[in-house]
Amino acid sequence: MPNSSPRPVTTHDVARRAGVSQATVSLVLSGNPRARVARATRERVLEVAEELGYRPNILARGLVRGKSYAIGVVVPDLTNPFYLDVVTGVQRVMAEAGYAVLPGDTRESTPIRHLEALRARQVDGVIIDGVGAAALPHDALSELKVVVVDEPSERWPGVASDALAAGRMAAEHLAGLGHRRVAFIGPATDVHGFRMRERGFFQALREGGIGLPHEWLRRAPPTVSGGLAAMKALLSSPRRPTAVFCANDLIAMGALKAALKAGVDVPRELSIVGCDDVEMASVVTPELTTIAIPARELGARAARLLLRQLDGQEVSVKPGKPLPVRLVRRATTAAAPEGPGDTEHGTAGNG
Amino acid sequence: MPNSSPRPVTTHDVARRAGVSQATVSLVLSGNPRARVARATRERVLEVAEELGYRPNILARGLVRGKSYAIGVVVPDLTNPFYLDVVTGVQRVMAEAGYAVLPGDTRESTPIRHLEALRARQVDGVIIDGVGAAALPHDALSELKVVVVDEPSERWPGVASDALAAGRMAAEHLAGLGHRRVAFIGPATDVHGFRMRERGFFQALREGGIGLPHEWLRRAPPTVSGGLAAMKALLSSPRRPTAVFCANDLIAMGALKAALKAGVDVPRELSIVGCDDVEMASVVTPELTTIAIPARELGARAARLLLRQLDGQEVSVKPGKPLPVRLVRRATTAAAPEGPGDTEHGTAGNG
DNA sequence: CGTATTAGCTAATACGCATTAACAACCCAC
DNA sequence: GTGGGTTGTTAATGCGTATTAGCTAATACG
Repeated sequence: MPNSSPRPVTTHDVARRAGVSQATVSLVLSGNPRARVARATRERVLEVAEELGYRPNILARGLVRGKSYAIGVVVPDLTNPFYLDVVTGVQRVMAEAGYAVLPGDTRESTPIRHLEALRARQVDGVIIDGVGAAALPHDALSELKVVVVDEPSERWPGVASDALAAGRMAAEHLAGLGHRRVAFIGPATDVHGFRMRERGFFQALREGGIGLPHEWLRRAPPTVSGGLAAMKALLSSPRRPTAVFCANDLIAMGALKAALKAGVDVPRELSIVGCDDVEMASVVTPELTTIAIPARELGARAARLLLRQLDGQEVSVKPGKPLPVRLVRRATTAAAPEGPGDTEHGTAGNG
Repeated sequence: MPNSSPRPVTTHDVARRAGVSQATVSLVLSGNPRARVARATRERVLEVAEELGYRPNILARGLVRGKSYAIGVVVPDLTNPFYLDVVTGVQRVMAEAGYAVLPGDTRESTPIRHLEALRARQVDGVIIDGVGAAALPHDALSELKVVVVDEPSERWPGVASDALAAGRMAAEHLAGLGHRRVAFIGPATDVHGFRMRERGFFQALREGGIGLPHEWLRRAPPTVSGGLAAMKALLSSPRRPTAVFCANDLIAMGALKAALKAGVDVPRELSIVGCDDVEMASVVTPELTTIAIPARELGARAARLLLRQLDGQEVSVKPGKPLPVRLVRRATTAAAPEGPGDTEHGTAGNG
């Protein structure tokens, strides 16, 4: 039986048992591989450590090294599978490096409060996604290594997906299917990723000569219920669009739900395209056409970037090339219905 | 500007500035409210602490108190919204108590390895759900306070939902709708919650005089794709059931998907009932009839139970009353179709 | 006035580990 | 053999906090 004592085994215990000093034990066990320790001694120590079931106290180690070997991740909503995927990506690479990750969302809190708590825990760094990092007060992140996701910044390094392209792809896909009466549902937010999706969409739309009247630009929280309500409103308007782009898949699924509930035939009467390609996108019926964003990869890269900083390396804040996104054609988009033609109306656009 | 120095503010800094000793600062700031400190001194210390932006180093505190103020949660799959809800419940009450929570799943790992990592981090306790705690080797959890969810145990306190009732409700609901040819899809697992759902289902079925042939008992991983494959197999068999109970909502959504894809009319030709009532259950079309399990509440209670232990209180391992579950009737269940009657076949049952 | 008693504070120590300066032992060459 | 190097080990210190024993000054008491 390895250890039945209630008190955890320390380096002192190992030292005593192995007949060496605590320092030697530390030298052997604390990584530092270039420490000059005789082969025999090293083996003896390792042996005893194993025998006693020694495990280093990460807190103590952190105290002396001035690191906690933990990082925080703050996202708006862990319930959104997209952000969960990002966190998963982070967790994977961080776990390998021996770091713990403390995920948290701001559903019932604020980024500030979260960051406070994380700092109290002495986390070594944070990864921030989707909560408008740019708007955070300057000192909320002082003394902290930071990586931002999908939010270019001059202060911190970051990784991003090609959100602009995502929006463009949606527009081009719909335009290619002959749609000219298209709507948009997205949150009123200053979160960069969302804004770029929107901008790309309108950009490509405009280039295709397609306008978008004000009543077809619906603001809604980026959730299922948000999308549901927005689509309901959209359908009750006198003139209906034949297609809609939703800023994320949750909105899109809500929109789809509302459409089906109203007896609208998707995709024959109405095409819907989402964004993110969460797992559920291919579970709903009909399956959701969407723009796939490499969430896990985003998380993984953000983590690696943070690790580099934690290793003391300088990391450029210059944004790298955004990660490519891709259209996933599924069953919620189809050719525009033969309608009463495309009537002219005030093309509002956006920007 | 509160603090522009790179080095965090310590009790020593506060002490120096306030003209008292570090010990006094600690006495004032470390909670211990019955410490004898003069009112004036206390106020002065608090003032200076505020001014310098002092925040306690939780690691150092943990070191001396022998606690880390962190706990772990291990579940099989954080991607499953049910478990995520449990974790959310945990997180909420733990955050209030000043504890960090390290969530982790066993998708690409094992409970053992996870627990190892958690112990290396000196977590003070763990909450275990859905990973077969009973089967864990005895020493994987030594020196750790433990609470198990949905898994009665003689070793650790726990909280549970009324899984047996969940299964019964499903059976009774289907029986009440006139179904007599019912199937079951669930994982081959020793996770107690799943087994109880299954047992309750078969129990009530038997009491209703309904048998279930072997080919209608399908084993599948508790995921969407698991449910999809199982239902596909079920539909390709010569004799189809008119209803199916799925051990969780993911399976049910997969099953629904497969049915719709095969052109089966749900619920007219086939009724489906799931279990958990995850958010997506009401997003798919048709909306899923399911048994609601109070996931958040489970998590919250587990957390409170763990907190009691961490406070040094003795906590009974005797199981309390299980949390009630309830049937949520939605759109995937309907009266059994008028079929070619109920043919007699070898009623296999289960158990 | 001398002695208990108390309030208010501090010095010292410990927590478990990493790190470094210093030391001991040994080898080589001259 | 003595000086200089190399190698292996250790004593000592510090990380930031909590805690305890103990000190001082003030107050109470006979």
